[in-house]
Amino acid sequence: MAIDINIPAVCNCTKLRRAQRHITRLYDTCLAESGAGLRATQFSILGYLKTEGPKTMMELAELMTMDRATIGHNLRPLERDSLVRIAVSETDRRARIVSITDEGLSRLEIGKPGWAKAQAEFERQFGAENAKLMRDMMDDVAGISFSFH
Amino acid sequence: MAIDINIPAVCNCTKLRRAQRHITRLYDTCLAESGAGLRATQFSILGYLKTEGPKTMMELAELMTMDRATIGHNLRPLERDSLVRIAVSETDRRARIVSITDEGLSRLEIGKPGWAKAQAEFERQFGAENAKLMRDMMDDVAGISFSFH
DNA sequence: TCATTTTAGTCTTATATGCCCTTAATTGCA
DNA sequence: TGCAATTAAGGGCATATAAGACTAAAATGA
Repeated sequence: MAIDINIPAVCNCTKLRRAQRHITRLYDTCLAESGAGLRATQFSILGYLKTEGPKTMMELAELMTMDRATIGHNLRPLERDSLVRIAVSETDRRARIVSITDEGLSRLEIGKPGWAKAQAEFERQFGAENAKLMRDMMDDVAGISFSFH
Repeated sequence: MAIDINIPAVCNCTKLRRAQRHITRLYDTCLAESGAGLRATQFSILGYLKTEGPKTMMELAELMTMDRATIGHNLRPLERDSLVRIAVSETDRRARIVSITDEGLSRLEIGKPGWAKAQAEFERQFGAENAKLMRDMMDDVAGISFSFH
């Protein structure tokens, strides 16, 4: 008889998603306490835009390994609150250039202590070296080109 | 002057969430191809219920490191499609006992080849040993008791 | 040039996630 | 015993995520 393996115990996706929920709650809680009114994903998007400069939605989606439709949806509240500006590209009118506004930069600063607190608390418990190993491992995972079909 | 660190590059939450999106797409795609009509989270919930037996929503939430409300929301489509049964506990009428139905077990079986394909593809590219390391690391992350406030 | 194909982004729909507040039930304690 | 505090779950709200269909614009190629 075929031994029925314990799928949840060995599923790489299940484990990764579970850890993601846990760490997101930590960062979201600290971010909320900072009063910036930003969620983890929003903080990431603004952080990327600050660091990398203006980007098209496609570029942003690729940078974050995110679906292009998802980026569009996630930008909606940020644009509504004037934290990002979305303009039609002059060189390709299909593309939209997303850039962070002064208000967005200001919100990032307000949220930074909250982020730093979460980052410090995580590394205090998990270890800074382990955290670095994890980030590198996550980069490797996100970098895989899966062959579908 | 304070050196402006590149937050997205060192943020543990950002890295983990990004990898999670990527691996979820792999598993969701393979699961969809299998024709089970299950998403990654649904496959996990049913897998846990099959392996661990009936659970209250609280227990299920704790098992999956998921918010109590989230479990409730995620069970909705599963209950609607008769993949799980939700009954009031006889010993505590506040609690709801969730159990997998025969239809749920059947769907799990239908999805299993899709899951196995995703699991195999991931480990082919990432390495089975690295995958095991990652799962253990993710367990460690999910097991941390963060001190809030 | 102009028709075909490809590409960027949107809209719709569905699930995923977690917060706050409320309701109902249980537990603990005076 | 009786009431306060606690606990389990539901409802409402907002964001997160992505597939699929669609629109518009650009690139391609005969």
